[in-house]
Amino acid sequence: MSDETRTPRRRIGGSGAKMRDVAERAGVSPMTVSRALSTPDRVSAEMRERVERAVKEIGYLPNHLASSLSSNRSTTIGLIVPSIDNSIYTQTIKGLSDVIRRSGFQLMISEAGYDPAEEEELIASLLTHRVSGLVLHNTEHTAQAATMIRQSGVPVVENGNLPRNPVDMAVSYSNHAAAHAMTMHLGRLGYRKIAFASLSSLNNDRSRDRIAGYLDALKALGQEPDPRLIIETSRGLAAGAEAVARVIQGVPEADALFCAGDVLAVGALFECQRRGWAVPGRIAIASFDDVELLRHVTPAVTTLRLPRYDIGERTAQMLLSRIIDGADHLRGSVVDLKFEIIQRESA
Amino acid sequence: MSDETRTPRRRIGGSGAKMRDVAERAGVSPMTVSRALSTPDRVSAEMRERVERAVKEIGYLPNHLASSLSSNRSTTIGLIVPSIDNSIYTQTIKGLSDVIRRSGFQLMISEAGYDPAEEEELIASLLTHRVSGLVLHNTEHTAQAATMIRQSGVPVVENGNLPRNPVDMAVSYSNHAAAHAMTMHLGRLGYRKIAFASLSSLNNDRSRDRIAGYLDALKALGQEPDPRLIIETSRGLAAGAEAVARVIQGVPEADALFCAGDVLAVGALFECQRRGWAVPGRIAIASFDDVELLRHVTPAVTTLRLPRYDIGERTAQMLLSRIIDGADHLRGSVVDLKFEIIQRESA
DNA sequence: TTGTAAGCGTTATCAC
DNA sequence: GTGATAACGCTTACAA
Repeated sequence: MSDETRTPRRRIGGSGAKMRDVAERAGVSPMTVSRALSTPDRVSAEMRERVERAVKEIGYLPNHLASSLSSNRSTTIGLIVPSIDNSIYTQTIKGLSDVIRRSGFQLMISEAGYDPAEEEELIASLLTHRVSGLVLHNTEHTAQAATMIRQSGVPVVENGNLPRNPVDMAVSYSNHAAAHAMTMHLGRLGYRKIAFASLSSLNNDRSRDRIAGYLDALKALGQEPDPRLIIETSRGLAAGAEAVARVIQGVPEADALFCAGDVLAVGALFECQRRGWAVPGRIAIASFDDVELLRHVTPAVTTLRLPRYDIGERTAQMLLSRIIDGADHLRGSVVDLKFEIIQRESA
Repeated sequence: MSDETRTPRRRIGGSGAKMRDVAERAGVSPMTVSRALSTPDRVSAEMRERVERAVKEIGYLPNHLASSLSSNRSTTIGLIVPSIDNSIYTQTIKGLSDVIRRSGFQLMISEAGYDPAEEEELIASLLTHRVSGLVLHNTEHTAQAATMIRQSGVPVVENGNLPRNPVDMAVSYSNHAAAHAMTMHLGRLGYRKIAFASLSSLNNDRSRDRIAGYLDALKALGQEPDPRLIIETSRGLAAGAEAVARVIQGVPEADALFCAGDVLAVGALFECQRRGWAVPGRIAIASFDDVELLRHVTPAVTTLRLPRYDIGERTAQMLLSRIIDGADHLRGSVVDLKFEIIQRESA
């Protein structure tokens, strides 16, 4: 069959210029174009310039699908969070994004809810897209998910907690230690009947660890745990309001409420203001995460500062080390980025 | 050269099984595997089953890079937002994500700040990754960005405003109309000296349109615009606090403050509470975006409900129609999803 | 320093 | 309904 009779396989979309077009324009071979673009120092200055000019003239955009397929290296990182519209993840995402961008990587973000089966499906999808690294907020996964990850050989960082059995690497703070520290702090401030409001612990080891940290601290403080003082609730201001009402009405002697969930403390504080319960006079309030709001309400809320941005930053650094430099010694690393108690007026 | 002497080109990573491995295992050709997976109804029931079994047995994950390259169709959508850690985008992202996931697409998210040059760079990067659709929050782009988009042939939706000259499609509400409506609303409520706080209008046509809407409404209300009543500020609670203080101290007759920026209204309200300025007695407060918080503070804040989630949802639908069904009639569509005034107690 | 040939893992195309 | 073959656009490996 002659070249003339062979019709091109297709030509969907204005797909645009290819490397060979650049090569023709610059009067060099495609291989030289490839080198000029990806390893400029392995090409003579004149070639580099000629190629760069041709690239600009025809508006060439390299095809990462082709280069990744050929080189077996991709420049995308996959991220799975429980929910995209939750402010606590956005800081970590920003940290990740800031770092990987400098190396030309892109982020693929998916939302798994709190369902390990969903997570498994998304992990499969991201691996299918050949991400070169994976960031998971959850630290509990299906067996199948763990198998896929292992088989893929893709480096993974878990972010939501310090896992006992990391799939690969982890960067986080200890939810147990943080809840423990704040509870101890409240105890040392003299509170004797410390209530605890948290998010659902179903499929959520972060919540479970926080409850455990609280309970261990109570024991250390010599306080009797009281099931009526432990409220499991949903996210949001309304949930916080309901929690504080439930505590005070159920256990009038309660003198502090530690809200270990998103904006619960603010909801609780607003409810106290509405009901005329003095904070911290009638009941002290402490929170778990240093969102801007907590600093601006009156009284400002005592809370924990968690290294959300740093977690993203460090996660990205470790992932890139593994991907680019093959830093295999990082395998199995679990990095504890700690936390800090921010003492304000609410407790 | 015999097959035996040819060494494989490489074998980085535990790359895993390929389609040909599945084919061998199932005793069919790779092409049949391909069909069984992507167009199951074009294959006999028995084949389908045999292939599916083989896929499971060897834990095969298809390579999207290869299939996209070969088919010239990708399953990723690119999204560029001004800032990842801003809650106003997360709802839209969720809407997008929910819809595209059902079609097996993944989202690539990048952050461009408010700089068109950054945006241009990111558009190039996303096109390089061969996204099959692009979502831009900004409606102002560099000429170069517009050229790349046009040349690529990739469908685009702009989200942040109703553009006069859409690059391609747009789904949004009108910032001008929304600011106009709220200002008129305040006027009709009897306020005579309405101040306006907004974010920087530099490289931000949303802010500029909001200011224009406010000014047009003042004119319609027969109120004299007063430069001292227009405050350009940064994001956040502290900025809102500062804005209200500046207004009241600069123009004591001011009787309302319309905050057209993220959480500014809450910051302003808190400041009023601290200073003992009755809201709305001394000064009324209105906001621009219905974040949960505004409903829970006292007094609850009058605001605009913007269709953030719907924008994402609709954007995704239009993009997928273009990508999957080739719905070319959508080219040039500008969809106005409107807004709604939520009357509460602060104004 | 540059070029040639082969192949990355999949799908379009055409033959059976 | 199934298979053989040639791309997809790039990079590795090797030769010049």
